[in-house]
Amino acid sequence: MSEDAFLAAYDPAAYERPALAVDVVLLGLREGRPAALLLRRAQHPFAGFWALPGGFVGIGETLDAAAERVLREKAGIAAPHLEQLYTFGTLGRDPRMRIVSVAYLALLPDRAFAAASEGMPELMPARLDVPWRGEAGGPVAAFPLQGSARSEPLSLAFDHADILALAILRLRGKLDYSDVGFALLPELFTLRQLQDVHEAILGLPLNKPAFRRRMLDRGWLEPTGAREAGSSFRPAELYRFLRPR
Amino acid sequence: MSEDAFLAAYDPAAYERPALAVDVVLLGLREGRPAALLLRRAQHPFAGFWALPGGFVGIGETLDAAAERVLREKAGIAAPHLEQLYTFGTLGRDPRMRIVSVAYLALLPDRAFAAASEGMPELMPARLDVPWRGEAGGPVAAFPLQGSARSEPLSLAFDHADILALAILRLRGKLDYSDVGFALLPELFTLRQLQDVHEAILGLPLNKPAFRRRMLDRGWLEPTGAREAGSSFRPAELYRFLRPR
DNA sequence: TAAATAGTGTCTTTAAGACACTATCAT
DNA sequence: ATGATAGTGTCTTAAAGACACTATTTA
Repeated sequence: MSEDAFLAAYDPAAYERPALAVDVVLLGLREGRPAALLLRRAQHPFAGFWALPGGFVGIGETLDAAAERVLREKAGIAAPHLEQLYTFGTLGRDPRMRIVSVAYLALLPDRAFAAASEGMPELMPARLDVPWRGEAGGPVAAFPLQGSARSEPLSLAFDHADILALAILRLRGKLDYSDVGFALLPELFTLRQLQDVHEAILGLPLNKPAFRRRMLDRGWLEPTGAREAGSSFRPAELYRFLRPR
Repeated sequence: MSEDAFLAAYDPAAYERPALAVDVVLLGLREGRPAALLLRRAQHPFAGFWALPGGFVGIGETLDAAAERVLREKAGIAAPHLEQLYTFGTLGRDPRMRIVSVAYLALLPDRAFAAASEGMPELMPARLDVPWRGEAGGPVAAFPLQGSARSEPLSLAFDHADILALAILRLRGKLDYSDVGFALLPELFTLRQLQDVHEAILGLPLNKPAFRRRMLDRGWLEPTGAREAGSSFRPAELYRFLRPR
């Protein structure tokens, strides 16, 4: 670090600094597909476009805390899983000024997704259309969840389509060696529900016996002995996720 | 985004902002192990400690450009592979002021590593000691490369030990589905050199026939017909990395 | 008992690990 | 020829995919 950079660092007025923000992808599953909660922008820029909830990072606030605050203030919930995705810092991403944004991914099980959606009516639940297989990458489109099947895709503000794509990419990448899948399930769940989560995120069907073998052999699942209620056929056993140690 | 946050965003003086920096891990391989180039800090804080090369992000500079500039100014090179790792934003990481730092990973093949090391004598080549297997994670220690075998570990400034650990973690994670391994090799290389790179990063020996099968079946390698020179035994064929499309 | 899904047995397929073997070059 | 590493053939092992089968519950 050179001497004048040093001094500039001590004098906040010496050089202009980029503003620092966080944007949070609120991700859940709806109808067997990934879904996210978006906010409609009222003002310029991108008025009428849809954006991820976000906010500036306070001077006395960690990045994680800023993401948690956004989650609390904009969605009224605390996500069980919140992780940093990537930091976006291209020059034109916000036409007003230089804003560097740290993207976060929050995973919401059905209950939390519904609670945020109902408690904050300005949050629009949107189905994500992922037109690529595996971890190929590429754009992700968002469609209104309620509405006719032939709706127009939602126009996304800023570089938020890229951020959504990165969220899917990250999730797919770590799904089968980490515990992220369980963050999208309630405390008790059946193996079929777990497989549904994996299939929804990966966007492809999985082999049932192989999936059950893998999951059970991992040793992260504790059978509860209880069974699911409300089915009109043979009820499945409920499992609990046992955090690996 | 609330109205007053909006206004504050337009008025840089309204709220204090964190300073934004980049720190770059200059990673290469030495003696079959990961190695990094570090700078000795002259001033407080962490005077005498070893730190990653870094610098503040200019107001008109992207994050990637800032990392490239650090690489150019502090190491005198342009890395063939430069990727963002993670953004560190805890409150106490720099005792002087609030600095949020975007960590980058630069991969240097032998020639670039040596060129930086020789061209910039203040850069200390340090062997990284990774005491965990796979992607378990945990601290990483740095030792002087030249020096007695029983040296003390280098004291690392700030949270730079965490950044080094993350670099290894990321590299291990994407080594066998991405092309990062080739960034540590010259344009022409033998399969043995490629295996050496993988073994050095993973920290474990690999099965030779299986490794060759995997690499050749991937279709990323183009045999050149040429053979390595200078060996006192059977020379191996030289391959070229063909970017997958 | 019919319907529907839970859950399993087992065969096939694929890929990795083990290990020895042949090939080829410099000296 | 010797030494040393390149490069391969093949057997074993591990795990996933395919697919049909049995089990269990509600209605």
